[in-house]
Amino acid sequence: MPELPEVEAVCRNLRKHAVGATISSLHIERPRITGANVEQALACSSLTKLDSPTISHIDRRGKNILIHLSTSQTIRIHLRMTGNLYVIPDYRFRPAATSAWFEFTDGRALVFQDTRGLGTLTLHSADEIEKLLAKVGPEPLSRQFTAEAFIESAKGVRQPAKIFLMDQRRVAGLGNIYAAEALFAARINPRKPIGDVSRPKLKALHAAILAILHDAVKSAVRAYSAPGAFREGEDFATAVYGREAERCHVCNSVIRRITQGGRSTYYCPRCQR
DNA sequence: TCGATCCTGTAG
DNA sequence: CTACAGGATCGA
Repeated sequence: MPELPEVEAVCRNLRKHAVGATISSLHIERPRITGANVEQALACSSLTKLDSPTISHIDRRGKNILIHLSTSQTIRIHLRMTGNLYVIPDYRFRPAATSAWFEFTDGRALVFQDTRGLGTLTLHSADEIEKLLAKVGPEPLSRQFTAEAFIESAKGVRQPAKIFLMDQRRVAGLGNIYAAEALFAARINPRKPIGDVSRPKLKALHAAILAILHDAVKSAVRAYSAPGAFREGEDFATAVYGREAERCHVCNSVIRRITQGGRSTYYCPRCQR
């Protein structure tokens, strides 16, 4: 489910429903999500034994969700492939495949639901969190993500364009879908080393990233505000992703699927030379 | 840079 | 049954 737009939607939802809540207990249902780190698991389980932390604010860095507590500790949650995070009105009605959940003092619960269980939940001090996120690249929807900075970051880099976009140290938050969509919009071959892409095309790519993410955030927020759980976005129309063997809307060529870095890449062989 | 790995569900 | 899934990390 989640790339930057979906994680952003999750965060906005949490800001509405979880900020200000007091946590009475934290339950780790799948110990592995803390990284098989015994210390971490213990710290998490003892989190609420001593004090009753309240959720002070929520941040997002790339695909990382940061839940800041009144204790000055921060919970970092990464949804990976199938995670979701939301508040339910009654802790007793937790969904299946709950990896972890926080009980609030008012009876509600913050649920970390994750079918595949690949998502992670870890507890950090302010210092730790800063160190941890130092490697994460610029936020594509922030002011510092300028076309010039983006072009500069691509200079001399031999990584294929698609791999570059998905590298969280280069740009924070892009994943398999929106990387492919941005490359299509900018008419760039996903295999081409990013350092070999022309300046105008890099500029187009930068613009495409912004446009696509803005659009996708809108869709994701809409999907999330529907009652119940997240509705997976049929409302974000993809031009190439998941459309192998279908026709390109622009040139009518057959969309291809190739493998890069162990993931599927979809592209139009004619539009994206 | 490739492949395996962590998991479970679903489509073919 | 196999392949694949909107992610990230690790070792060869």
